[in-house]
Amino acid sequence: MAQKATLGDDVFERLLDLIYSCELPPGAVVNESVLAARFSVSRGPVREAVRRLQGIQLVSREPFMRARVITLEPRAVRELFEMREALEGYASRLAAQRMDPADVEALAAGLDHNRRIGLGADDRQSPAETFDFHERIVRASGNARIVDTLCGDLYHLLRLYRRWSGSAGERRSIAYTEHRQIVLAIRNRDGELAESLMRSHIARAAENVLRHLPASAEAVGTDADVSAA
Amino acid sequence: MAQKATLGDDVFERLLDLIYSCELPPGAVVNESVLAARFSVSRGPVREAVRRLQGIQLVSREPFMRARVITLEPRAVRELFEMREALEGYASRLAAQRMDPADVEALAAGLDHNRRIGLGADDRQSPAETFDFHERIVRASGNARIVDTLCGDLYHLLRLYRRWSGSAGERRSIAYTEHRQIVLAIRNRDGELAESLMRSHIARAAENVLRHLPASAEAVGTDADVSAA
DNA sequence: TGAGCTATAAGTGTCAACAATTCAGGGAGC
DNA sequence: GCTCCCTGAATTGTTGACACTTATAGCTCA
Repeated sequence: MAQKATLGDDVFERLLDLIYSCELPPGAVVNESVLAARFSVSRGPVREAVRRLQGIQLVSREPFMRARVITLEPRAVRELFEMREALEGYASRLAAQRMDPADVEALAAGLDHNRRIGLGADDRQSPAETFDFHERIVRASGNARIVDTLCGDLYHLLRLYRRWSGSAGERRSIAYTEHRQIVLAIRNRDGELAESLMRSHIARAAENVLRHLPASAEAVGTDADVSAA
Repeated sequence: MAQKATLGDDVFERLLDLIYSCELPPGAVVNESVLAARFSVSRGPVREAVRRLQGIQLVSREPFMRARVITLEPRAVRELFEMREALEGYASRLAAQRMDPADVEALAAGLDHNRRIGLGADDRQSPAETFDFHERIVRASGNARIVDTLCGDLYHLLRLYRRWSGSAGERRSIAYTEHRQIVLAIRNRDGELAESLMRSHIARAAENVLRHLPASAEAVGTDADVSAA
């Protein structure tokens, strides 16, 4: 099915999954040869995939040293969410200026729909809708560069942090209210307000993730090694 | 001298130079084999360098197609500067909150120094000081992720656009005034104002670059080819 | 016993050949 | 005369082997 892309892209996805599933826990050594053997592939594609992960800053890198999956340091979390505040806030402002009226209504409708569906169900419902909401607004900014940065690189990291910190399904009803306010601001074409609301929204989400960080961030994955596979 | 890094890094720098100097003009085909021969190196390092350039979106990329240096489309310029507005604006706000008082004074002093030096000289003086000013503020934000994005990837592109559009040395005295206002806002710890001023400053710079774009952006480099070397 | 040095092993960087895919040109068919 | 397909050449993707760098473990020496 997804056999259309190149091997490097494939390995990239699989590596991402390995990291998501904590099979490659934070701090784990990323060994090109071992991974190549595991995926039944040469070191070339693996190397390429690892370099891409290094580009996202999902694994650390210095020339001849071995690469490691990043750890869950509060500082890195803070920096990631600050960057999201800057970029997504600005994207919201742009969206308020540029978003198609029909798309605004579709966004609002989708939001209500998700609320009705998710209300009675368990509270840990898929964070997919959250990503969907944010992604829609980001895409509405009409800036491909910002879209690529947020929806490509940064969201990988974001999902990772939420998963690692176990703070996924929380704050759902609060988030709904905040999302709704943002939509209203966009509908009113109030870019200033939309940006401000989005920033607050993300800042609160950051606090939530930070509160759920494992006590000793380092201990999670230090000395873990992929060769256990 | 700079023979410490890996070959891939080296080729990356040299490729960047080639693009800066328009030896690889916008739209030019980036041929791995040709470049490898030119640099007396295997295709591996070249491949790696090209992938990095693709990560910066400095050359386009689709799986099996040949890569090309990006062209000078107004849309891409607009998107780049919007992203800078978002990121550098936010960085200015953070800098106002976090910058060391001594560093603020040093920044102000450096600004005045550059002005005194550059005033009598030619107006096309090095844009290095501009980059230096912006880079200092960005670094003062204390957010390594934002610093890497702005000072690493985006500034390559920015330099490129300024060079291609020939809008380098303009706006110097105006820029000085704007820079000075930003420093004052930071000194007063007024993050809100610093962000606003930085955004306006960048927006004006964007207009300046856009105004200097060659009439038909496409015509500059279409069908140009590196194999002429 | 512990600090520092040395050899060995592990891992990354680089290379040249091979396979898979796309692009360009010409010829057949309508 | 135009379109479509087919074939050959150019280019990218992939592979396994080799070279160089770093880290680990053992050894010597205080």
